[in-house]
Amino acid sequence: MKTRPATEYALLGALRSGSKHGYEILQFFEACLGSTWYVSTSQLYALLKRLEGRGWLRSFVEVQETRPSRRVFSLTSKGKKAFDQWLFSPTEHVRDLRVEFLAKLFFIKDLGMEGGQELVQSQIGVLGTLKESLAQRRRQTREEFHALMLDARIANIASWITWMKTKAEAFMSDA
Amino acid sequence: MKTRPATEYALLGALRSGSKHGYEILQFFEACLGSTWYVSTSQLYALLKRLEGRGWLRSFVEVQETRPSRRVFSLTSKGKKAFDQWLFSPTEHVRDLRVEFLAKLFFIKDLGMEGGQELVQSQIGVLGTLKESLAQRRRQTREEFHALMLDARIANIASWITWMKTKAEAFMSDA
DNA sequence: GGATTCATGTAAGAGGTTACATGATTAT
DNA sequence: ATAATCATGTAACCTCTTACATGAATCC
Repeated sequence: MKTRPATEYALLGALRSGSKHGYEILQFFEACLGSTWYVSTSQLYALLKRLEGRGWLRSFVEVQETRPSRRVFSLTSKGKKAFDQWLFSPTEHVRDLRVEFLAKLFFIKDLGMEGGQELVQSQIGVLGTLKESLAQRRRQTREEFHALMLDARIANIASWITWMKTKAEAFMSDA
Repeated sequence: MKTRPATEYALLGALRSGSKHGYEILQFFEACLGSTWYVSTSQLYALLKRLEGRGWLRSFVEVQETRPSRRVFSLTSKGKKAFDQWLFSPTEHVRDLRVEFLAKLFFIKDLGMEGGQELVQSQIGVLGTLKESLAQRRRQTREEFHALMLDARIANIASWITWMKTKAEAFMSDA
């Protein structure tokens, strides 16, 4: 199965707490995830269209008197399901931790959902397994450059595991 | 100024030690950087064309008797200059360390060039400065999620700095 | 006889970016 | 007056990916 781009799920997340129009989603992003995740306006509107076409969103036009009319989006049950499934899955790749995994933590907390601790635990599990398999390759390699690369990846994963155990757990545990 | 994609420089690097044809570059990549850096054949040929158009490469067709003819590429002086300039510059972004910076170390060693120690030192400098500025932002923020994100980035940079000082320096110092 | 190696490419598409276009309203 | 806010989009482009196309030679 091919995974969908994470930005799609972030949009679903913005709508998880209630319907919003495009511009409002943009503001939500900037305010809440702005330091981590940037979405350009053109991409936003393109993604909203795509997600509606897939049946994860529905929308209607809201006409306003003094302001330009706007299209209000809300999650369908399919969209809600897709989002929740994404939300509680650990990321496969280390490179996705910084943006995608952090956003998951944000959404879980923001929406007041249960299961944050479990997500952190299962992400730790994934990282631990990966680290072990890299460590094994590391022990077997005689090639200097390959070893250098593996050392970097292993150290990087170790630092993420430490962060998970010290910071992410604390973030998810306090009200 | 806008930076060129790193893959371009990797191709220049493959030619730095002498001219090669496309297929040969591909093999070089797979053998030497295969664990870190993957380049697809279609991208390779597209990039070679682009680099020649820019005047960083030149090429001629070598006709063979029993094998299909092939196009042999070599660096121009402009290309050599561009490569060397890239080679000894630290990467700006942390995300480029794993692929791009590692490749620089590989090339410096592979080509037997001087200045590897200095590159590692200046990369450490860049990371140290970045870490300091993030640490300062960290001290000022009251926002929990923002703090969580900064903690992750800071820890990540710290792990890279440690790796630089323990592994990368050692890699560059031994013959 | 069938897979792998040698050797080069094209075409389509995914996912993203920047720049551009529009036009009213409200705040300074 | 002019800048920012509200609100939506299109068009062009960039990088890279996957799939497809070709065709002889050599290894098993």
